[in-house]
Amino acid sequence: MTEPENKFEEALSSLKRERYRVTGPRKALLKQLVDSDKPLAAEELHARLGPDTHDLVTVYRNLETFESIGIVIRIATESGKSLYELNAEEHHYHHIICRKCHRAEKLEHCEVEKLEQLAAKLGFTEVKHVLELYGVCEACR
Amino acid sequence: MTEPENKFEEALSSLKRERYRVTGPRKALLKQLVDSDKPLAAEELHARLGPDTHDLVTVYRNLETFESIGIVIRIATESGKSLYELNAEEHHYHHIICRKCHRAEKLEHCEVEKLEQLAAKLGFTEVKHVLELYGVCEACR
DNA sequence: GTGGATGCAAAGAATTTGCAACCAA
DNA sequence: TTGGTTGCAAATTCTTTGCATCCAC
Repeated sequence: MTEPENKFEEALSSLKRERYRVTGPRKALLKQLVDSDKPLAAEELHARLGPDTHDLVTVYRNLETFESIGIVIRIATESGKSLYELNAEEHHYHHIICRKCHRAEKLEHCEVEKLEQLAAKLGFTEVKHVLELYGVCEACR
Repeated sequence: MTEPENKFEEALSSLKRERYRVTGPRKALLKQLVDSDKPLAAEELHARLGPDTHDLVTVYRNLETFESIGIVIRIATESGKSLYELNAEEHHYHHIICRKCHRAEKLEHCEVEKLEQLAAKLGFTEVKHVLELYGVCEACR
């Protein structure tokens, strides 16, 4: 597991490599992403930054930028809104999300390779997948 | 594979069983769902009904009703909007969706049981999953 | 007849776009 | 200096809600 410090620096490097500027809002947003152990909505990230420090629009724009560089992964949830988290390149995992409190926990291991191969056989390229599990957690029952 | 005719009748039976009324808009919407071989957005279903026949709001309300009965399954897509399709109870499958033309194809087989068991061990109940694959299809390349 | 269903309008939530001012390189 | 970034406002897109009218049972 990479250290938080390094994750932050790595992300900054990615930004520089792609010729994006390292600005205050971007550093603050990255810090929130690095510090969080679960995927967060744009709104929530904005709130954590302190609602008056930076604009929600800037959060959205930067999340999009981060995603395009591969720093961040975007998860489309059941409810229709997106969650964002740092791209953990080391290994691939999914989440189990509580329908009630929306808390998300990691689930290691992924068995979707077979389906991806199937998709490739159908002629699809650049195949990725989005897999989220939903349930009701113990606390909400 | 159940015949389209039967799927339609089965869905009507479900409606009646749950004490919902069998109305014109509901029958028309069900017909579109039965006839489609891919998941459709509410907007698209509405268009297929003939935009002037029934209200989009009615489409949304009935899709929600259908989903609550289990007639219909709702898929949250990468773009944030939902697609709906008839619930094929016989077996469980997923889709590969083209990022460009948004065409969806079925992928048989599903290997997510292991992850669901993992989630159950974490104390989650009523566990379901949403898995969609995204790629670029041959035609769009 | 009556309560559930519909249509229209309007609200709501999440996200995107336009544009002038700003600041990192 | 200057083109990428930001903040504010406004627009968009998808979906939901309120309410009077309507029709399936």
